[in-house]
Amino acid sequence: MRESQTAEARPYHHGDLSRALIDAARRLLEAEGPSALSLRAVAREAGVSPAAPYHHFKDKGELLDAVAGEGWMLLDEAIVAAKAAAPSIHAAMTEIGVAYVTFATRNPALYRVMYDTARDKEAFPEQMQDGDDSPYCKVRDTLIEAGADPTSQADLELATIAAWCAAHGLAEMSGFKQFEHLKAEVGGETAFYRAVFNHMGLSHRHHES
Amino acid sequence: MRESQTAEARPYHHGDLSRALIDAARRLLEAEGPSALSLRAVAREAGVSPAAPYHHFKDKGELLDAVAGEGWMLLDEAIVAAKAAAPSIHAAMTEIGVAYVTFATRNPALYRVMYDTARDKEAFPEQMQDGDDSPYCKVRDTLIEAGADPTSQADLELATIAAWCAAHGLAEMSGFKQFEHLKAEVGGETAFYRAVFNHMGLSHRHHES
DNA sequence: GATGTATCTTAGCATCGTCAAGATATCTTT
DNA sequence: AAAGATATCTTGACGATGCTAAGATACATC
Repeated sequence: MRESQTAEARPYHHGDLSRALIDAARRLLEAEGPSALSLRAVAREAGVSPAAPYHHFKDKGELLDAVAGEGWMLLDEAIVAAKAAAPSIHAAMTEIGVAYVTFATRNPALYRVMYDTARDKEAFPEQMQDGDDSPYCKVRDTLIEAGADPTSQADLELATIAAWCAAHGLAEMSGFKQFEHLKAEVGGETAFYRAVFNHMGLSHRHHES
Repeated sequence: MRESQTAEARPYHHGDLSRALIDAARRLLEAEGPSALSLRAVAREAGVSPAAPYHHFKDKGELLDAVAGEGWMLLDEAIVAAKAAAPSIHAAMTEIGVAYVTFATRNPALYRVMYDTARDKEAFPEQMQDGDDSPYCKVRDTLIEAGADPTSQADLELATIAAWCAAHGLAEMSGFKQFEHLKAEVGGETAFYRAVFNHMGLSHRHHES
């Protein structure tokens, strides 16, 4: 019962099938889109029988959870990189937001899987909120550094949530055809993101008590 | 096979099956959730054979489009009502946003279908943007009435999009378990929405030139 | 009434998620 | 090292799904 602790480089038959399945899923996702992501197709892509995945994942949902988990990790890296590259602490929030939306735009299928699982559970994945270096905390801390009042706990959380909602909302709509002319008008994709964020007060915050 | 119909529109065989199918779909959606919404289940619910829907809808997607379409109409009504009930023009935007999120929260399955079809097409449904009384234009006009500069066309569109992204983002995350304690803290569901919107500058807008 | 067309049913296909049973390789115990 | 236990993978099957083709049935028009 207690065997799955040291999953180092230890091939059983296939040699870490879970890893291979997740990779196969992401390959399929990128190549064929979310609708092509069936358990059988993933098994096919990984070169195993349709029932093989069930020895590593309880069901299809659990495989998707794993794929989504890797997606959240990638998003986290993008956020960290964006914050590090920001020219000033005041620009950090906007840069993070742009990085978020850019990630979603460049990995639309993956982002969809990520949020679909979140919607199914009606909750953020634990890794988004748990721990002090979770993406949620990173955004919250950035808000503090940018001047948010750290004494008002509730206010701070609300601001963090607001930023997240803004980024997610734009992430899901940024690909809409109707916005194409606007993107050209404001000078490209990321300029468009910045402009929208600017209208949401994500960049600079002005509170009325 | 006798149909007890309150014959209003001329019945062919069933008497407006498309209508009955859409109703059956919405009934299923509310009762069993989006995952239970199979074409066969809808046909079953409507009391017809699994192939019958294909004489009224090209495929499953087209049925969902119709269901989504009714959803957007309902959302539109909610927006109109919210604006009419707003105590002041300055409060209108917030009220619209609250109504939007409330609708999504109260009809989670329907809202999901609505946005899933939008994501598939990578575009808003036409009825959202077409026409001067489309929801999009209503929001834009409300922004103008609330003091937005109507001469800067691009800016106005960006602000409208920003508002939409904010509402959608919150709509999809408002049900997340992690927010429950915050909702209680700020005094309930709608108070939570308002608080988040306040942090997004949806309510009052402050531009730096 | 005959003909044509729209509507619905039956039957079938390929695919899907999942499970049960068997086969095979690896690990553990002696 | 032999043997038993366990983990891994395959085969085969079940019910359900989206969809199509062929036939049946009701309606509309002439």
